Amino acid sequence: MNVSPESSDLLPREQAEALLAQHGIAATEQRLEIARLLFARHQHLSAEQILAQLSLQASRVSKATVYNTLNLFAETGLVREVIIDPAKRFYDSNLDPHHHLFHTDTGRLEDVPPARIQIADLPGLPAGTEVLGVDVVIRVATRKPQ
Amino acid sequence: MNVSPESSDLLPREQAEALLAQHGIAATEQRLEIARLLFARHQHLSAEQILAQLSLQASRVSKATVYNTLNLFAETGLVREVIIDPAKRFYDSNLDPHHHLFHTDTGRLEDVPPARIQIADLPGLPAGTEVLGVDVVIRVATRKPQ
DNA sequence: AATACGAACTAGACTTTGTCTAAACCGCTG
DNA sequence: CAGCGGTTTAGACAAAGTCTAGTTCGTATT
Repeated sequence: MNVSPESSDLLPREQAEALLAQHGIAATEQRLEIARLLFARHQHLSAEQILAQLSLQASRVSKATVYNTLNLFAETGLVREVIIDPAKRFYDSNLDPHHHLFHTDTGRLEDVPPARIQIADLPGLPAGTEVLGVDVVIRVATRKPQ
Repeated sequence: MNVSPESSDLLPREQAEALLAQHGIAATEQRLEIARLLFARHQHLSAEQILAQLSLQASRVSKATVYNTLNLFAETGLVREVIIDPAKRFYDSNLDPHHHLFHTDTGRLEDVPPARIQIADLPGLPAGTEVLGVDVVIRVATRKPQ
């Protein structure tokens, strides 16, 4: 009944290569595998989740490489690092501007279209600083049954 | 030249007691010390910083109690937990609505008056969920010296 | 072909933050 | 003064992420 959910829906290899190239990242087998997994669709994955997914596939990529690669991707802007869950970092493959809705009780993270939220104008920033990003997080909980 | 910066400027004990009472928290020696320190002014402290400050003073409060107390304060809304630095949680003694400016290179965290930022209207939330909070974080870095 | 070199990968030790557990303590009430 | 709930404590533990030293890999050079 169940088709293995991963084997079928990885991002095609050539597209992953293109993504890395666009961001000036040298393509390696491990980086491509991580990119193919992460960019298969819009999603938020933690390092541990990626590590787990990879070992479900044949691919074994070391823990250190997963962390190194995610840091590299984040630095070059290929993925967006999302700091929401105090226990772990998420990596967001959706590069379009958007915000986040976080379910504190399930740990689930959803995208929110940016249209609904207006950042009027940012305060005059301290001179010599540049904005890396503006993150809006809406934290919700399931209302207590009564 | 330097007066010990902590001993002098703790929140008066009676005010700390009032704060706890307002939030339905039983007053204990340890909780009062943490509250007096945290609410001495508007600031953002991590658990480790609080632990360090306390041991500078005579007071020794155990690590477990500091964590327990901060979690208790956060649950009852006495302090605001700020998730910004992926490595540690900050506790914000400023209860007025406001946002945050985070200097990624120094780890420094600043308040931003809320007036400048408009949250237009939140998207229709999933039924049965309640909003715990909306956090806006502006991440900045010192511009590279060229 | 053989060598050299830099970049990337790996296993595993390590660090840090935060949680958990079991015992001790403290103030009350019966 | 015994019992009881709530609080504190030390220290063990767990989980995420970093670091180090050694290996591997691809490419360029001779």
